[in-house]
Parts: sequence; structure tokens; C-alpha cells
Amino acid sequence: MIGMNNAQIADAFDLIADLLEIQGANPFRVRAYRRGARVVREWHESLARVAADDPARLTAIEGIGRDLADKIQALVSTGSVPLLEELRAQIPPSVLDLMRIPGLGPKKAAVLQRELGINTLDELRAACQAHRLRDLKGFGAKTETAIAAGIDLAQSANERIYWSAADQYAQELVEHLRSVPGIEKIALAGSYRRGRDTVGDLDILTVSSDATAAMDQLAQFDGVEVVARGGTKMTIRLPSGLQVDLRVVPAESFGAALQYFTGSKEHNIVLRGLAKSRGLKINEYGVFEVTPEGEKYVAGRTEEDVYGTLGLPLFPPEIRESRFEFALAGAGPLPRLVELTDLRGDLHMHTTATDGRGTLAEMVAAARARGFAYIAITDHSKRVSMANGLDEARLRAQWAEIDRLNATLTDLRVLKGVEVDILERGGLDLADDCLREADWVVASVHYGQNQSREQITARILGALENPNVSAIAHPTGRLINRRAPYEVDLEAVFKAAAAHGKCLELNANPARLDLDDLAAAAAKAHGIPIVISSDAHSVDGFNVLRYGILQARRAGLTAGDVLNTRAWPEVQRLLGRG
DNA sequence: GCCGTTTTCGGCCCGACTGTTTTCAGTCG
Repeated sequence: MIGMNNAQIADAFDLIADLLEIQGANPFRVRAYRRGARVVREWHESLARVAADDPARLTAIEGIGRDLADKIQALVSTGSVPLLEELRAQIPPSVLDLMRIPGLGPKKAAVLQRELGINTLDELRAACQAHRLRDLKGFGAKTETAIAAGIDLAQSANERIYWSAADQYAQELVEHLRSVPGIEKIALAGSYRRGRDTVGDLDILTVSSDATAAMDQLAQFDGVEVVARGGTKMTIRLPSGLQVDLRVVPAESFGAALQYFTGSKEHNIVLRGLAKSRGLKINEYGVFEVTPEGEKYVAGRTEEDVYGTLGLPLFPPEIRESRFEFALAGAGPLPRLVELTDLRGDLHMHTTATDGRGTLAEMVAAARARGFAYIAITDHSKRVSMANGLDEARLRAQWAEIDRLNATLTDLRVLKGVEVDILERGGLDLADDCLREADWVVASVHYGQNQSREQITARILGALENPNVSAIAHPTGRLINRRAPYEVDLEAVFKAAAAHGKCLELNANPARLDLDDLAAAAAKAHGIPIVISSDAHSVDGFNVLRYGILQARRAGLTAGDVLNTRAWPEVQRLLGRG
């Protein structure tokens, strides 16, 4: 079996980039490694396999040249690469911990390592206490104090929070700023606006006649610490550690600033490169024509204007990742991405029969209130004993209740479903003759998540081969910041799902969002219908669907790619059960 | 280190803020 996976290759490239940066290497060389790391991490197939089968294809990947291709070969065959070993010998990788301190970057880390022999955060703490930093060139008393204060922060820093949590802060902050005199516009930008599954900090953009008033007001938000403050830009930290940037711009720059601060960084680099090749310059103040006489403002009031100057469409923020959006724009008008209101039903939820907190009747009422045309009740099967999972008899009793309920309903169809456990030894937790009577069956792995890649993949492929299974729920089992995805050969899962005409779930729970955006895009490429599901455990549980929609949009999914935008009879036809 | 309708060298996105400087480097986004 092949040694290194894409994530490990990417980590090696990132480590090389970090260490080169500390060495003061050519920044573009550093960027090349980072870019290489990114494309490798996001690549849809195993590069170890590509390297073994058809190595010439490696250099065909954008951002991978001859040198990085050779390094991929070395990494997958030997587990390392000479350059990395040399760098490690010169700089202990623990020095990278120093750069997690806000305000301490590669240059200062290099000075600390070279001049004072500091290799760890503990050694740095001791050096600060002995006031050994302040006499270094480029350092001073203030820097020393700031670094000392930042050491404790270094541990918790870089922790990205769920998008749903960031949304709470975002709404509170906007509410807090709304009343400031002179504020004309407030917008949220950054990865929050792009709908990333996690958010590292919040970017708030305002148009205001009085920047001072806006900043004063933000400084008064409960418990904030002001990190930096200038004439147009301010950075604060909330008690939770979340950093918030406020930027005040004139109205004629609002679109340019919104575009700029929404990013992503990679998207902006491409955009600016395109502008430059056309004699234009883009910054947060606008698009400028560059002539020998100087610069002339040509656009900036709206994002649409900014993109328009380059003949580009207004990209939905969710796809501004420099993954596929520029190619998409080149191929014609942008497709309309799926929206929350496109969903006609929800096909994964629980009731008090197992671990849900709403009764069947309550869940049905909540679904009707939302205007759904159909829902599937998918309680756990018996293996999930902690959740009081259903055996065949209890499940059939629930289905009988659903039959009776359906007889009274005209506007909503309740589907007889189940979330059947994929057992550790393979196979499903309920008998086929029972599953055959269901309208909708989601199969999922809950136990044995530490099994080998081969075992877990085989279990899921087994479920996909079962004619009674409709979809695989949360296909990688990840819990963001809490549990890594289990080892599974997603390529094999995609191929099998496509071959057997099965669906894959994008679980909208903000801690899951699994499939993630990249995997959902890959599944779409295989022609697999994606089901966006709430996995609701209460009547409020449907509210998470919007998080799933954001990830689906990031994957470039249209309503046509999402199974539960369709009417139920059409879903049945697609499943071959019509 | 990558890349090419400026094609194998010479580019590679751009600006705000801070602290240590006295004209700017480093960091950050």
C-alpha cells in the first residue's frame, strides 16, 4: 500500500515553507511551496497513486512544477525529502511555535533563534522575564512586553470557531454598531462571508462619515481589548479570543473594500494579476487605470463594478477560493447556486423514539411550519443502544404510526425511514426484509471509527451495494475541532455511489458539515446526488440547514445537484423506486 | 519555485498599523 496521503505531502510542503521563511528565503519560493501545499491538500485523488501510475501527470497540476513533482515522488517513496531534513537540522521545528504569538513573525523568530538560541515557547518566556529581548536589533521594551503577553495567547490562537458561532458574534457586533452616528453601511467580509465551515476572525467593513465614532463604539463592546487602532482600521479581541477587524472606507470604495476583505487571499491574488495584465490596479479603494501620468479611478462603489472592469461576473462569495470560479466564469454565465428556499424536504431527523427531543407529531408540525413538502423520519437502529435505537419491531410500529399520520395530512408527506448502523464487522444493523419496506434509508458509521482505511472503506462500500440503502450519512464522521474524519477512501466511495445510483449526505450540523465543501464538489463531479440534511434532534434542529447550504454553495452545487430540492416522486424515480 | 498570446527570464497583489527607527522593516490580512 502507498505511504503518504495528500494531507501529509501538503504538511511537508507547508513545513518546508515555514522553515524557508525563517531562513529568509526568497518569498516567492516560499509562496510556491505554500501554493503547492494547498493544491496537493485539495487534490481530488491520491497523488501517491498518481506518482506510482503516471508521474508525468504531476507536473500537469497547476502549481506543481518539475521540482515539486520530484519532491512528491521522494515523499511518497521514502517518507521524506532531503531539503526538509536539511532544514530540520538547521532550525528546530519547535521554533515555529514562536510564530503563533501575535506580532511575532518569521524574521523576529529567526533573530530570537539565532541571537539568543531560543527554540521553544518556554525558553522565550524565560528570556522575556530576564529582559534579554529588548536589546536585540529591531526589538525594544514594548515588543518584549507584547511578546511576553502573547505567549499564553499562542496556545489558544489559531483556533477557528464554527461558522455558526461566528455568526452569533457577527450579528451582535453589527447590532452594536448600527446606531453609531454617521454610519451608512455595515458589511461583514472575510471567511465568514465566504461561508467557510470555520472562521478565524471577523472582518467588519463600514462606510461612515465619522470613523472615530465607529471605532469608539466598537471599543465599547463588552470586554474588548483594542489590539491596534489607526485612522481607518482597528483591530480588537473579544473576551473569547476572537479577533475582529473594523475598516472604515468612503462610499466610492465600498465595493472594492468589500471585494478585497472578502477574499480569499488566493482569489484576490489571481484577480490582481488579471488586473495588472490589463494595465489596471486593484486595491481596497478601487480599480485604477495605471498610466504614465498617474492612476485614475475607474470603479469601486460596488463589487459588481469591480469585477465588471475585468469582464468578470459578480462571484458569489462562497466560491471565491481560486478553485474553480475563474474557469466557471470563462465557460459562460455563472450557474445559480443552490439556496435554502430550494429545499423541499429534509431526509434525516430523529424523534423521541430514539435520541431526539421532539415527538413524531412535534417534528411533523415543525416541518409543516417550514413549508416542507416531505420529511423522512430516520431514527437510529438498535446497535446505537445509547440512543435507544430501534429494532425491526419498534421500527415497524413507528412506520404504522406514520401511515396513520399521513392519512390525516394533505400538505406534507412523512416518509418511513431509518438511519441504519453500518456494523463494525460489516453489514447493516437491520434485516433486509425490513429495510425493503422503508421509503428512505440512510446508512452510517458510528462505531469502530478507529479501524483501518481498508476496513472502514469496505464497510461503507458494503452498505452502498445494499439495494435498500438510499444514502450514506455524514460520510467521513468528522467533528470539527473535536474528531478527525475516519480513514476512508473517498474516491472508492464516490465510484461505488455513482455505480450503484446512491446519494451522499451533506450533514448540515455546524460541527459536522460532512461532506465538506471539497468532498461535495468531488461527489458532484462523479454525478452523485447530494442530500443536504439537518439531522435534526429537535424541532429547532431544522435551523442548521442554512449551514449546509453554505457548504453546498462553496462546492459549486446548483439546485439540480441537490436531491432534496426535488419533489418526492422525482426523488423516487432517481432512486429507481418510482 | 512556478509560469508563459510579454514564452525560458523576470516577473510574482497590495496597503494599514506598530515599533523602532530618522526613513523603514516586520507583521498581518
